[in-house]
Amino acid sequence: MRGPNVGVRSAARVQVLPVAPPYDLNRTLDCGQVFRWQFTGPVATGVFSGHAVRVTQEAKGVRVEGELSPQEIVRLRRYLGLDEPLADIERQLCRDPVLARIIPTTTGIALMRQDPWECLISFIISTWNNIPKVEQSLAKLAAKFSDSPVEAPCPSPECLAGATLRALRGCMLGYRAPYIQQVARAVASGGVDLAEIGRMPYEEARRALLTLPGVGEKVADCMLLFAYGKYQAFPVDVWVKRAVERGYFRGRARTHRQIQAFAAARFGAIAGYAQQHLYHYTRTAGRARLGASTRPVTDPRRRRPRS
DNA sequence: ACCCAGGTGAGGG
DNA sequence: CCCTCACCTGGG
Repeated sequence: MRGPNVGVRSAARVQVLPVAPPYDLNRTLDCGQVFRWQFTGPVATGVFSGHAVRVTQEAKGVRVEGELSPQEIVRLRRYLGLDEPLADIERQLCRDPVLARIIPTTTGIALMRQDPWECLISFIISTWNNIPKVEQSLAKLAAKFSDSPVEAPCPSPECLAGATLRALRGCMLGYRAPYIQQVARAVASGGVDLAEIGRMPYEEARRALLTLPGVGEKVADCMLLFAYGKYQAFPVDVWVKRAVERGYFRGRARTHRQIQAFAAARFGAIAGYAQQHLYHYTRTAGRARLGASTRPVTDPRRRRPRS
């Protein structure tokens, strides 16, 4: 195994991956689908395929710094959604009058193709939680249980399967600790095969995910959308629920079921993209407009370590 | 001190 | 189905 002292910084390979408009790296990494990329100005830092990586969007494309093989670059393209047909998708979505009004401020969001395991852990932790704390929990998990020289975004199932509840609770997981331990054991033992679930048709995959502890409809839909590329999935969290109620039902309350049924009928095979735009809009530009917020947006990525 | 935060699971109508 | 509640925990 390669040591950590290869000099990722000085010997970093740099290349620019061409990308078609309207792709927006910043929005893609910051719209809530992934938790482990840190922004310093326009530069996003993260880990991909066991390598420290920096990505920046430039005029010519996405600049990538990191020790990535050609094959890993291919996978990175897919991970970042660089080849998503966004112009076409957004054109379709803009037939909807509400999205037509929203998309000018959210254009360029691409659905990523995340590692199912990392995605699962991230969204189990996200339940009834806030984003800064989710990020802290994941960082602590990685620091505490990481089994490779370069800190992975998320420790392996085997690693977490061996963790004690007490140690897991030390990562600010609270009542989610048993869920994490149980899914880790299920996946590590082979009883649950996340890759196999990804190959199932949408409904079947959804049912399989819903059997996992700590996984309800919202988390299952996030897996389907962010890890498995099943774009008919429409995760309904409080923000999206509110956005749909305000945008399409004159602010009248709808049940979770009604929201899902509406999204399926209205957006069909690209409901997941509609969800991303609605979500991102309500959390940013739409805040003042929707008037539902009681506190200003704080940017969790600009946290400074306290002394 | 008290409230909130990107849900889930269990229990009842 | 729909509704209600408890639930770990750090930060406003």
